Amino acid sequence: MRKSFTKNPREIKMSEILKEQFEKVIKISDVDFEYILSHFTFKKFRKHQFLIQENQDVIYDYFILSGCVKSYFIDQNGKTHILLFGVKDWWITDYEAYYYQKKAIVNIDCLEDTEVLCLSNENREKLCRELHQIEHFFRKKTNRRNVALQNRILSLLSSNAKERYEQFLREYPELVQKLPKHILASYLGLTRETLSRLYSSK
Amino acid sequence: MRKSFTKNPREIKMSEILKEQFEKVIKISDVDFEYILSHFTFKKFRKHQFLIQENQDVIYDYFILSGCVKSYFIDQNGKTHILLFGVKDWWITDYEAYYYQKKAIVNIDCLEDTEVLCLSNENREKLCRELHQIEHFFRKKTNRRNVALQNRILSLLSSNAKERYEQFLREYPELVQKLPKHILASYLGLTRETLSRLYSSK
DNA sequence: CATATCGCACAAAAAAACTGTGATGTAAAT
DNA sequence: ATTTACATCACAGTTTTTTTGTGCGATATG
Repeated sequence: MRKSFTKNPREIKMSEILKEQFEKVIKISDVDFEYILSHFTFKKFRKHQFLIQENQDVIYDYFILSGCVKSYFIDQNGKTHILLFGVKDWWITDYEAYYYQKKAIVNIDCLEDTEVLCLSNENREKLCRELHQIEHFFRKKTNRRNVALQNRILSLLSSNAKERYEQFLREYPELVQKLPKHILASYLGLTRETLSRLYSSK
Repeated sequence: MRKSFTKNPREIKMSEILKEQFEKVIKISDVDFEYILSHFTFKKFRKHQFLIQENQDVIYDYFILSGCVKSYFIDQNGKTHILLFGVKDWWITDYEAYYYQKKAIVNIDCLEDTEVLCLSNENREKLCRELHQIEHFFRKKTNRRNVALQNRILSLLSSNAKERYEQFLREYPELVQKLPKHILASYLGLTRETLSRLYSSK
């Protein structure tokens, strides 16, 4: 893993995506952006590698460039509960890792080879101190996630299998193609068999 | 992951293996051994999960019960160098993790579903303090590894592909069957193609 | 008792990983 | 300058693993 953000064509494209994201929230100069970028590391995770694992001390912020990750925890019965999926242009922040604070700890697991921009909390704090406005960017991202997650949990409780599946189909049509069905099933709180029957019996 | 070492048949067998290992080095009573065992955790890793990863703060000692792990680092060119394989009855200690100290950091990666007994450094220190002789056990293990590793590096430098392969065949005949050839090749400092030709052309 | 869903078992299909081999390149040794 | 001892690239065949569909019985709930 390299420390500095050197410029090959792939990475130039990535930094452009990141800049676009930033600019939705704050206005920054090219020089400032260069500086921000220098705090990021480019990393690649292979399938089933953990971005964040329970009991991990060092937490990073990840900005997903490609691939797909899942955020989940395992309950007392050993069952996996997926909280959300991270796809392109999403931030994975320490919020995910500590959502259930002391009750349950969340793993972030890679679903497919995933490329990310990686920012350590240390660097993030440094950035926030030095470029005051940046803080706003990170906070906004996290709050937005917060609301989305709570909405989802509420809607999971109140609808049946078919409705949940159809809602997901509307929300993330591209993920339905991409995700292994057993993972999608887990996200919807179903078994893969039930999910399979949902769309084949119709 | 459970904290306590409860007794199902599988785990009883494991603790016997561990005891055998201990008894090669030190004489301990059943009561002492029970106590030692209570500091261990039983863990299972799936293929390609990391036992130890670069930048990881918390390091554990692992005693491998089944499966196979590789210890490696990635150089500046992105090339993977395998230092050693861990197989049944081996200890993976923090020595591996810090072999190259500040120059390069070593990952320990699982090759196949691997079962281990896990001992945190914290627990290890506690054990060493409380049961004075245990320290000797751990130190001996680490030193033995140290010598083996240095020997290997020297022999890698001094022999050609065929010799290296034949030496490995003598040392670990069972691993030759078990390991994917590209991993074996990497261990021998060859490409998988060269290795493939080594035994097919003969 | 009907409905909704789970859980197990198994087989087919799809994807990924592994392996062998030819063609071609390269650097050091003779 | 040729040979030796590999590496690198490309590709295809094989093996293994993962994913998926579906029958059948279990379970839980209104």
